[in-house]
Amino acid sequence: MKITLKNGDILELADGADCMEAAKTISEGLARNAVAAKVNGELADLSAPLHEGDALEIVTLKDPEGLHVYRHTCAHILAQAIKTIYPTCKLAIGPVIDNGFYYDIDFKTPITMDDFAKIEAEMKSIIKSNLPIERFTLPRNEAIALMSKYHENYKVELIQDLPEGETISFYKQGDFTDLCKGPHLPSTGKIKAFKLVSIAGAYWRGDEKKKMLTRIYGTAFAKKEEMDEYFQMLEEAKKRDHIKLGKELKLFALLNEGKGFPFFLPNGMVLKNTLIDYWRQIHRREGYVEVQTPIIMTRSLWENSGHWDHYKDNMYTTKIDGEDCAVKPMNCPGGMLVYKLSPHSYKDLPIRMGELGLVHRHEKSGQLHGLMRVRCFTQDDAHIFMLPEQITQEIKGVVRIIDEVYSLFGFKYHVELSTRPENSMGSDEDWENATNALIKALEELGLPYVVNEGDGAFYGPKIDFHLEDCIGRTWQCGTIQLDFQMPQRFELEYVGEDGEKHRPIMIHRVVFGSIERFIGILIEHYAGKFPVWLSPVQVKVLPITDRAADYAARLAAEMNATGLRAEADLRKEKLGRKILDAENEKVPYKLVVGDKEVEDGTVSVRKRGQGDIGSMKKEDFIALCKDEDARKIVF
RNA sequence: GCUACUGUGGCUCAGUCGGUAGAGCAGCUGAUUCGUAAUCAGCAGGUCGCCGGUUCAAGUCCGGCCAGUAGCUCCA
Repeated sequence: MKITLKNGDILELADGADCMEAAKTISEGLARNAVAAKVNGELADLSAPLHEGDALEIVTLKDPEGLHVYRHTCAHILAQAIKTIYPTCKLAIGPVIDNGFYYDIDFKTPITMDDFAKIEAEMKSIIKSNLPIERFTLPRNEAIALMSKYHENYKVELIQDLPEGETISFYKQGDFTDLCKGPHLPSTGKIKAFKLVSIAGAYWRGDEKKKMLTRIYGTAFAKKEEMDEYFQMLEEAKKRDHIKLGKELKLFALLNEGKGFPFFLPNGMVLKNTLIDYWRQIHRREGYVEVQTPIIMTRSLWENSGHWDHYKDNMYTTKIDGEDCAVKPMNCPGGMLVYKLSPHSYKDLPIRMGELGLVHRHEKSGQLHGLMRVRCFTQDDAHIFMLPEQITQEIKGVVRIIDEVYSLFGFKYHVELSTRPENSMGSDEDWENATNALIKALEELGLPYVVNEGDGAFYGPKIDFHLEDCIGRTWQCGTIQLDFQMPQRFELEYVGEDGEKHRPIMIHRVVFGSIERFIGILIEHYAGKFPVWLSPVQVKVLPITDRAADYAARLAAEMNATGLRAEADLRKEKLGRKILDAENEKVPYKLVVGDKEVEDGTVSVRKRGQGDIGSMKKEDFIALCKDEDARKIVF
């Protein structure tokens, strides 16, 4: 029979040959490195049979799919080892994830990381035995019978949820059999480097009402060196952790006295206020106005907005003079009240009403995380009230602002479209219209996105912008939410061209999302080495001796007068010490001044990351620094 | 909230088999005026997260609580 290869070559094979034989025919080396195959674009085992005219591609560990298969087999080896050591445990699921794999297991008695050594030893022995891995299929009822025989009730449940009439595939290695779609490596001996990483609880089927299983995370690489590199990279990444750097750089504090309520320290406030200044600057340019609405408002307002019904679990409530009140978890109802203060003409729309609003949400304790997930945070919110025909244009405008801001920092982001959640309000028609409007804007902008089913706000669907932290976790920052509900509930109106009253449509949107979270991301992104315009201290003046102290102090004062942030280090320390300390504070510019500089009014400049860059007139340095500050230059 | 782990001066950490705490840095005092990544000496600083229990004796063992971290769930 004839097989077509990826490069277009035709391979002549004996009838009944499988992928492995094809690989061997191509080259012995390829056969050695092969981990799976792609037959007519579908991933398959090397033992999969070939047919006349099939398109074949041999997958090796160099291909992403190859590593995926490799890790999946490793997950099976983990499961086999665990079943050997703990025969009474029950297996749930064991998929491959970004940097490795995991297996969820229901243990009779819980295990800990101390047990990893013996599990890894057993895994090594399975690998050493080089057990062949064989695929077989069963009709559904026999598949259920097989898994019932092994008392694998989670597997039985999984099979029962598979579509009727489908044959079920299994993979067998030694005396261990697992339900699996595959494909897998041809034998266990192919695994060269693996490691169990951590242990965690995970709910069966991701449902917190269901039983919590033990999840064992592991990873595997083609070579030990690659694995070592990976763990080293992870260690490096952890040095950028914003909680660690936030403490070291005195940006913020997380105290027991305010669980989930961060304290911002002077350096952190510079960061926050500088971001806010920048935010105001671009929003003014984009035609936004700014308001501020109260933190605490009455129950009736929250009932009207729907929050009392749909969001109460996350709200802090209180009583004022006997009246029920709530601390705002969102800014929108306040914005509605501002809109309603005066009548509006269609000529006024769109109204882009910004608010840097401090919101409070009662998040469950276990989900708090540094600045990324807190119980009070500042949203750089805005509500856009508009005519129906302005929807697409306004959404696009917001997307452009978000892209401009994220690009300034060099952030990579991905976009998600979140659709109607379960606990939501409004008609199907409104939801459909709103979702379609968002899709339309995304498509017109050519912005790639993934759909996040059922993750919208209770009042509308949204476009979310996700940023990455130092270890690759993503956090939702920007969001654009289209809302047909609030304008109805608050009976918002404008007078149209026809003189009749109409209902405006509204967008809720944030760019940073939460300024706190955004700062967390910024800290990790820059590893604390902020660009000049964001640095809490931009310039540190370091006099060498007391004789230069006055000059240093005057220099710092002069720079501060121009709006720069400068400090003089007047301690009686040696220069080397002052440099080290300023370096540790990650100050972008250090000015060394001694007798020479005092004499000719110069400064000797040390630039972060570059060291001594020579001396210049103090006026020239100030001009250079002002320029970088104004132009938000990143180095 | 759930599962696992962690919790010792401001910070980073040591503390063996249970015998009532130790270092470095930071701080304070004094000396040093020294040109590009840690000057020297001295002083001071801790109810070992909190509460109970076991014990002649608990930082150490046990239980509960609190807080943090990883993950699950949830979300900006």
